[in-house]
Order: sequence, then structure tokens, then C-alpha cells
Amino acid sequence: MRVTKALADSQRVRILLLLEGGELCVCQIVAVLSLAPSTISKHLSILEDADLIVGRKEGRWAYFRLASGRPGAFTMPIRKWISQALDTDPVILQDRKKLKRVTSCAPAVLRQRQRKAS
Amino acid sequence: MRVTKALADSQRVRILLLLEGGELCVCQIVAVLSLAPSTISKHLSILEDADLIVGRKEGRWAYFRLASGRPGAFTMPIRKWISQALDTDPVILQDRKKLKRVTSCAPAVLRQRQRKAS
DNA sequence: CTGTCATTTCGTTATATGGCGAAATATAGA
DNA sequence: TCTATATTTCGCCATATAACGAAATGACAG
Repeated sequence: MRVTKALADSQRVRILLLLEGGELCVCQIVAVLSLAPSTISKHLSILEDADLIVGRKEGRWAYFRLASGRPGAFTMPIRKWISQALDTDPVILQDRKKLKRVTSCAPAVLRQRQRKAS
Repeated sequence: MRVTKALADSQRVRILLLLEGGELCVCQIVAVLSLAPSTISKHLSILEDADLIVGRKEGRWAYFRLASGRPGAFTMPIRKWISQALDTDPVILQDRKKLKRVTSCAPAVLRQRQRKAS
């Protein structure tokens, strides 16, 4: 149930698909989805509780990546399915574009710009 | 999204797993889950909208079965996954037991007994 | 130590969802 | 036609969930 509940929210699915491109910093995810950091943090904890992603702390920064996918792993077919099912979704495509811009500089630089903007 | 939302409720997952044993009448599902017919009906419509099951009417009776699973079908890996993941779940095992009793007589007989009981 | 800053936790609010019973619908049978 | 009956639709209520901002946390920088 934890897994399906975790997948039952579109923002969380967006996060999962973003992470297919590799590990990301929380602030990068915030930048792409344009949601409050507290909201993103909650989503991340739900995904982590479902063992869909794993987090790692490095100083003040927190990084998340997809849970290690041993080919036989439980959640593997699910991830594949989601990936296939939404590969042409306009929101997802947009997210990938935005992610490119966001990851074109280091998280620290990104945050600096975010602070200036507000 | 429709699929994952459909799977994010335990009662609906229970229904899916019941249907693995083959087509069932609504009243049989009601009997196993012990929920109001209106509630079950709603769940069934959500599962049908997600293309996870298909319904069929025969006179006053309505039957539902798992959506035809061409091996390559979209929802196939999901179904497999759920089936594996919950195969030892106590609630699911109990449901299967109850289903056996429920399907030991025709739906019409079942309903007759249900009416007497209330 | 003190301040800054990334993230998380907490409290609140609006909306979504699951449940029921009553009424509506549709069909079989008298 | 009229009644009984299986299912669905509707309206309501209680709870769950997603979102935010504010405050707490933890770590680096001076």
C-alpha cells in the first residue's frame, strides 16, 4: 500500500521521473516543480518511506536518488511501467527541459539566484 | 495517474486480487468485502475507468473481470507486481477463503441468503 | 560563539476521498 | 402492468491529503 499510495500523486511521479536522470539536490527539485520546499520535503519523505528513493546528506545539502534497482527488485517493474506510461506526457517533457537548465549550474549557484529572485 | 490512483486504495486492491480467480458478480464482491453495495459499485467504476477491469451486464446482474491481459499490455506488470507483493498478506488470504464460500453457490442463492440475514 | 542558509517539522486550511443510506434506474417475473 | 430486486447515482459526513508559511533543526562560515 505504501508504494501505490506514494505513486498516487502526480507531483511525486514527476519527482521520480526527474530522478531517472540521476541524483538531485532538494533545491533542484524545488526549482523544477515550483512548489514550496516544505511541500517537496514531504513528498520526498513519502517516496523514501515507500523505498522508491534514497536520501543522502552532504553538509546542509540533501540529495536523493532512485532506490538501487537490483533487476529483480520489487519496485523495478513499477518504475519501468511509469517511465513508459508517461514518457510522452507534456508535463514530464517540460520538467526534463527545465531540469536541464536547473542542472546547468551547481546547486549553490542555483540557490543564490533563487534568493535574488525573491 | 488514473491507474495509480485506482491502486492507492486497499479495498480496490482487494477487489483486483479477488478477480484473479475469475469473473465475479457485484453481489459476490459485496459479500466478501462486507461493504455497502453503493461503495463497492463506486470502487468498481474507478477500477474500470483505469482500464484495470471490465464489466458486463446480464439482466439485473453485473459481472466484472480483470481487463484482458495481452502479455504486453500496459497494466500487466502492475498486476503481476501487486499479486506478488500481497500474496502472503493476511487480509488477502482471508478474502480468498471467504470467496470460496461465497462462490460455492450461485449469485441468486447468495443474495437470497443475504436478504434473509438482514 | 553567532549568523546564514538548506532542509525538515509543525500547524493550519482547502480540497479530495471513502463510507453510508436513500432515491433513481433498469430488468425479470407475476 | 405492477412488484421485487440488483446495481448505480446522489447527497451527506468524517477523515485523509496536499499545499503553504512559520518555526525548528543542523551545518557551514566568519
